[in-house]
Amino acid sequence: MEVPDQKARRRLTPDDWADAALTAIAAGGLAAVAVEPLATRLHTTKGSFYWHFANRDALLDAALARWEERTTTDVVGEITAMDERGPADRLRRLITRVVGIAERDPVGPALLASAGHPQVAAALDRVTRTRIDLIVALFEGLGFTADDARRRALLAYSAYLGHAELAHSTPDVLPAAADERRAYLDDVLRALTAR
Amino acid sequence: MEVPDQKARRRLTPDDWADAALTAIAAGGLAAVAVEPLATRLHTTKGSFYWHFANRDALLDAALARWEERTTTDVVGEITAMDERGPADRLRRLITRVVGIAERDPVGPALLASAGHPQVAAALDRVTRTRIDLIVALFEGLGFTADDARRRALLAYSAYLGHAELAHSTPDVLPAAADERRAYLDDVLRALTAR
DNA sequence: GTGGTTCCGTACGGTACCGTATGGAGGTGC
DNA sequence: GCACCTCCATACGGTACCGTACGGAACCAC
Repeated sequence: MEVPDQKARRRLTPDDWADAALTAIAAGGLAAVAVEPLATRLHTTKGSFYWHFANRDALLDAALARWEERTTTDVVGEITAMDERGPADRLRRLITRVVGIAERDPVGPALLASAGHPQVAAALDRVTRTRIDLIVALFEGLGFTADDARRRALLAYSAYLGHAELAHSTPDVLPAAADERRAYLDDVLRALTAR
Repeated sequence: MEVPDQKARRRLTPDDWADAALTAIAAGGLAAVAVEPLATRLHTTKGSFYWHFANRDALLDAALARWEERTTTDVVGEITAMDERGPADRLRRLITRVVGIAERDPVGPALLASAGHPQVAAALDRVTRTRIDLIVALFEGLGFTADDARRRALLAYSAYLGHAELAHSTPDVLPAAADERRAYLDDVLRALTAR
């Protein structure tokens, strides 16, 4: 009869598992990356998982690499590719971009809480340095000295991390209306770039 | 012979368990609050725990209340009690105070990552609002309008949260030397209070 | 089709934890 | 010194997860 089967039970790829792991992290933290629950969620069994991965740690590596790519590598590439715009435009663009990502994706906060885990620590170390380096370069482009640029970059990145935390833990303290959000962004830029 | 017993195996109080739970959260997140490991760490058994608490959730409540008291209630009380100093002094004092606490205590970041948990969410909601209200009042005291004060307070609190995350996940991107830290604090205050 | 490869289902043993039951040690009142 | 109450130790059943073993289905080449 050849029923196509509604749920399109195609075979799974390692990326399917990695994405499922990321959504699990978003929902329940690192501890939620558990093989059997993930299998249930993917409508399959452990048999599939242990075909694609050696163990749970291997899945974590894959998930972290995917997260790193999406939230850092891609964004840094996009911003540095804006070679026709000045640093002020780039900074503004960077902020709106990453805030948008952060407000949708609670993986970052979850990982920060698991900074003790060796695999997570390594990933965090990489993304933190990459991101801060980009912001430092932008502030230097705005005319700040190297020392001042680093300080403001640290402040900006701290504010970003904190904003991400607030967005997913207490979102209603943040401005919701579009014009309020814009006024907030303007004020943040004003404060961050003040001499 | 009445040996006093080196390890001072006195009887335990609920607070002993709550403190152990907090150090467990600091070390391994919410999932690390597990009765049997805590019992081992306290050199006792589950029998003790289930005498003092109905279950694991009750322990969590006690631990969260203790954390809330130490990191919010106490600090807010201290700052509001500085009635002889102006808002600028208070803000500076607040920042140095809470940054010092945050850099020593990774419980906050761990809880933020578990914002999905109902008990944690309630505690986070309370401390977030209490803290932001205090900062808003300080900025209003500095002459900011209500709207501007709220924006700067949000920025300041975001930066604080982010700083706490960085301090325990990637501490070596933060200034370490005392004069560097002071220069950073000065610059942060300059940016936050810029018109 | 047939044989081989890829992928998945299922059954199993092992570990870590939750919560309960119950006995017993140690302090306390009298 | 005896009954009593507070607190802890131990044993137990139940659940959720990890990782392995192995058989079988699904797909591919020819």
